[in-house]
Amino acid sequence: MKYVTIKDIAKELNVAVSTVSRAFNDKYDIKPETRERILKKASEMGYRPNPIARKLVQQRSYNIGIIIPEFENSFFPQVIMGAQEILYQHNYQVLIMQSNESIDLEIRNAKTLVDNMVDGLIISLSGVGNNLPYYEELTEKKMPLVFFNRVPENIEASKVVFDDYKWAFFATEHLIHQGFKDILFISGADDLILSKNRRRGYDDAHKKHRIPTGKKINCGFSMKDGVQIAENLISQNNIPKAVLAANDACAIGMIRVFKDSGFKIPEDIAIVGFSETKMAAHISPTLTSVEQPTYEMGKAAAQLLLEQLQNKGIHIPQTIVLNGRLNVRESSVVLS
Amino acid sequence: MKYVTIKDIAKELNVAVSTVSRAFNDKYDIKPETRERILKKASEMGYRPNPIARKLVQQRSYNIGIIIPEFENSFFPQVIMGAQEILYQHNYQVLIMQSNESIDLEIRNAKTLVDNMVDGLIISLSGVGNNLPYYEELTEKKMPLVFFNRVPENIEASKVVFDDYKWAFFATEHLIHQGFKDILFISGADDLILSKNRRRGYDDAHKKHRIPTGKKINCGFSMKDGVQIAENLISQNNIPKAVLAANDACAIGMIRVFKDSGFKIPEDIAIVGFSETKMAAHISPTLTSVEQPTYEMGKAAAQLLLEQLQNKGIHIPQTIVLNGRLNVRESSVVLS
DNA sequence: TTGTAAGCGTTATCAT
DNA sequence: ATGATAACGCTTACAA
Repeated sequence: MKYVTIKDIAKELNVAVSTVSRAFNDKYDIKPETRERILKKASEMGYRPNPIARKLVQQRSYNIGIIIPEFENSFFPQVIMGAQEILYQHNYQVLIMQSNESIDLEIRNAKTLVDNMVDGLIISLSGVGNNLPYYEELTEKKMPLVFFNRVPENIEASKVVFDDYKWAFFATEHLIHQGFKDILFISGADDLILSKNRRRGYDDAHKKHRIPTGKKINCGFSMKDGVQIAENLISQNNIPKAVLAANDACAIGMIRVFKDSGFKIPEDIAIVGFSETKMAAHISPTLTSVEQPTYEMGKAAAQLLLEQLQNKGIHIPQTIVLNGRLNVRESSVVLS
Repeated sequence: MKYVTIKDIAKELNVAVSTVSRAFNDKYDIKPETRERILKKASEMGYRPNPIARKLVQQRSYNIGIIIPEFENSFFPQVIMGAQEILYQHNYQVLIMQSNESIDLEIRNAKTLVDNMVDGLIISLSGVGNNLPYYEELTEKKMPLVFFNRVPENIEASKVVFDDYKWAFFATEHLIHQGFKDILFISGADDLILSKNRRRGYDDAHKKHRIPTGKKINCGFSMKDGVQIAENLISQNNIPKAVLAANDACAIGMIRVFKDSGFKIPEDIAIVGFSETKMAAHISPTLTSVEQPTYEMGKAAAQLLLEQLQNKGIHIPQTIVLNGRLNVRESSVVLS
């Protein structure tokens, strides 16, 4: 690929490169007339400013990096779309990287983006481990940073989260109201705040209704995880009356296994999902699920990042907690 | 952010910057001893090579850009994962951009990536329009380029596609075998080869069985599209006996509307989806769908790109056609 | 208003 | 085996 440069234009027009540069950056003095002449010639020659060169000299990129753990569920793509909408409006380009639920790959991704001088980073953790010290380092170096959904506990940074406590509480209470007692709790890795909050919600709902809590399992957020848990439960012949699943994918995986093994849902086992996917309303039985405002989450994260980008230096970390909704459907309601 | 540079190390160690550079690029002569010394110091100082500077001088980035039309369906994320797997092995970083089904945004994305000196591009079209001349230009400039899934018709470039003709044919024939006559055909925009091929398959299956073809509709690939089409059909009181939908999302959207309006599936209307999603087996009724090898598609695209990257200059465009499978489920089979 | 020139962090070509 | 130095394409003082 041959690129047309600022020099080519300068030569062609017998002006200095700095003049050409000025033509493209209105902040400098330049005679409107020459400016027009340059812009015209430039577009004739098919010139495009080289962002690489600009990054090098300006030490910034107008790029924002977004790192997500997985692509399997529609959750993260939706968040990305929300963030993109805001960032595009402010002339930032968005670079997306996915960590495949690996902490190591996540660090690699983050470093790649930092090396490429992104102006800021929006991150959802693949897990908690030796990635955190690196993020500490970034915040110390004043790299604008926003975590969302799967956020770290002890890092002073802006965060956008869902009110997991509240909705795990409500979802659990809903199951209790339906008369279910032995409720299995499933969530992601135990070191994610998200999991801790849900667990508290689950516990507190039991406490409120003076019911002993059921079994608790930590797993991933994929359908595979749901399948495996259900298979284990069946092979151990240890079937709970209801399940609060880590997310819809997990719930759907479980439903399939249970149905295949002849269990009736919700009669034999009731199931509630989390982070509602579009499929919740379409599977059989339709799935009760906690709906999260994914798009809004992306927008909020982008907003928080923009704030940091604007007031360089002074920045008070904020945490935005988003609200949700419990969509009650067939999988958790026994008609009597 | 303050970055440690090669200069800092050079100063610290009283060597030339070129020596430090050499230490990081084994291809040059350097005494193993000094090399060790430099590497050690560098890691102590937390040095990381600046890829921006390297891009500028080498005019390449070791980055590959992937552009996809949408994030809503799991199809593209899966393709990306396949491509990433291959590209990571060859030390390429993958930059993902999504065009939100907009041709303009797609061009913008492509230009951004080109400006950032990606070494190659993997693209699925959001549509056919004034993006094509730009891609022509890129191929003329020898930019390594691979199209997949939604590919342009008249551009000399490597492509990875699904055998849409064959599987649309089989899917249609399957419906015919089940005794359905009035089969509605739905696919994406008519200028996509993909749509043309499916349409030919659909037509030829009818021809083979000497049955007149049904109505044909072009739309998008989202659930919304399915919903709208179904609503239109109902309001026009023009209900086909069977549907070959654009994809699973579309099919699922239709199913919901039809079910809500009291139609029985497949008794009143049979439905077949395309590009199977994980949900096909979980919705009610379970959805018959043409399964495409998404992951393989990503891998194949990455392979084709790597070939171009390796034999710079000479490059014969290839088209890889991938095979699929028809997963027959409840939505298209009337038990008699 | 415009030109000159230094510099961003590398690599790569010359010397030495 | 190492050092000096000119690029890469741009921005931005500073000078004119």
